[in-house]
Amino acid sequence: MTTATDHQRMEKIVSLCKRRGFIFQAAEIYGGLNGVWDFGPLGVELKRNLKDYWWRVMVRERDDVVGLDGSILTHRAVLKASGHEDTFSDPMSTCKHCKRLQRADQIWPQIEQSDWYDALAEMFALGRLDTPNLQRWAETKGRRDAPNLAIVRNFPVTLSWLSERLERTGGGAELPMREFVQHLATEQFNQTGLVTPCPHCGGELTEPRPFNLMFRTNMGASGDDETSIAYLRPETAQSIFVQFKNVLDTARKKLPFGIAQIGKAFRNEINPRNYIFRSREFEQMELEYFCAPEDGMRLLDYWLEERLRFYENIGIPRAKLHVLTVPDADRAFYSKGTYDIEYEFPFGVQELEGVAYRTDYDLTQHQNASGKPLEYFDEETKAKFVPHVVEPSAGVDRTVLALICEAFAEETVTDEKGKSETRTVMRFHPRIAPVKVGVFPLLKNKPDLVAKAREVHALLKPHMMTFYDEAGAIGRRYRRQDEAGTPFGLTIDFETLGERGDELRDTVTLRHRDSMQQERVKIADLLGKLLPQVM
RNA sequence: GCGGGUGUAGCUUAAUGGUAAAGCUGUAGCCUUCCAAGCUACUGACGAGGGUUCGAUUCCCUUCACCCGCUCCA
Repeated sequence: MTTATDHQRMEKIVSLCKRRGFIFQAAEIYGGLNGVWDFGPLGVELKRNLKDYWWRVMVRERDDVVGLDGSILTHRAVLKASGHEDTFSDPMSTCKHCKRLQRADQIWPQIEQSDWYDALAEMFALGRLDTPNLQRWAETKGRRDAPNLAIVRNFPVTLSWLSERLERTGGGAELPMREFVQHLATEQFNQTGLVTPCPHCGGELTEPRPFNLMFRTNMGASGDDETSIAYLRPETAQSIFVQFKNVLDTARKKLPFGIAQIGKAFRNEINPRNYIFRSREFEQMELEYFCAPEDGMRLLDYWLEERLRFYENIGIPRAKLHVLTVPDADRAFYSKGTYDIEYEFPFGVQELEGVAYRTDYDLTQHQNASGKPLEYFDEETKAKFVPHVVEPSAGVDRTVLALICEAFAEETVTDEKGKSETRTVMRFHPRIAPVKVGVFPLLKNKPDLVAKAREVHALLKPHMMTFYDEAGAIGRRYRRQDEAGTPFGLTIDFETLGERGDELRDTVTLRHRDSMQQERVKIADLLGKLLPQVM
């Protein structure tokens, strides 16, 4: 459950993200674009660090995974074969009374399964759909199960329209049952025409509106005819499946092996929500790990553990993660097992990543649709088969948001004079922190300090993201970096210059963000000390 | 898509049918020997469009965005 406190916490996080330059609304000066966000200077560093670390552990440090960068514009046939085009272009209707949103093509099957339909169907079958029977039904079962059906709400008016219609068509005998039900749902025929009732309450449904979760576009000069249709990909996975054969032929890999990809994907979500959590344009980090059929279930569990370890390594504690074993009923029909890795966001426990055993569904679909063999020949067993696949699929933006939520902290600090104030600090793991180290001359108006500080800055710059700041009091600069989540601060002072003896010459103050503790470090030792912590 | 709420400077908040105010932040300068010190100056806002009005940030309508609830989430 989310509470008011969680809500306030989330608002503070959103505010900080804007104030410090992590996340901005897209096209803000034009009023914003629904469900689309831009990453500012700190946000892009954070996001890049996350992606780089994923790529490092998922691709570069493994012998059994190679990378791919597929196109965003996607051939229509790809998404036809994958099932996306059909699944995503259903017309949707809304009930004007109970407000339920439903797939238009499933309305009649649902009506025919509904409680209120049975008695009507029976009367219809027996030829007993006369006024007294209808009225009795409307006042009893109808009132209970379909309170918003026109014949229930307004019996006389609806009946008069129905009678008129029956007269014109020469009695109800030729009228199909569905049309009859539509008449019972129609209160003002002249205004609305025949109404299809809501399966849940009998209320009037809106005209079906096509709702396609995929963004469609047109390619080529010829413009907008059927043949020019292309889509922005709704997931990165499909280009991996489509290029499976090419990678297999060129990368010299044997099963089991994986193909990894990081990239943008687009879904025209009905309702983007929760800050950047559900956006219409988002980024995925996906691995398709191909294997023999008998290894699928084992590898599903293997990858779940690998991925949980990943989140711990970027600073999201295991205790804040939940593993949901997706029940059979909620799983895609082709999946033999799916785990959702969820995080405790302030707005609720929500999915960061799905780890799914997708069987050989995708490759088989593309093999059948393209007519090109996508099989694997095992030299040892001499067996030829379509590989199965386990897919850990993570949301970049969701994980960035989780990192931000996890890092955000407010603490009360009391100074020497006993005055207490709030310190806002982003406790990012040094590995993913946008800026690794702040470099400060203790005082701005002492040229020797400034020169030395610039020297130290230049030393570190090629190796990690740094920030140089000489403006204002030193404490102020520390606190500013706390809000940005910079784990280390280096201050060049008079000791550095050798004014307190040679012992301290060329040493600097290293200040730690979380503890605010300081230590003395030789400039020559800085890289060796800091680099391992930020890698 | 429906219902409810909210939109004034980067942030937090004022006021007003008649020149939009402040604190913090930011920037520049002075000062400053380790945790948002001080002084000076500056930048900067009524989400957008239309209507009513002599005049609208204020009243009305539309629209956009964000938040909450439903719904949706292959």
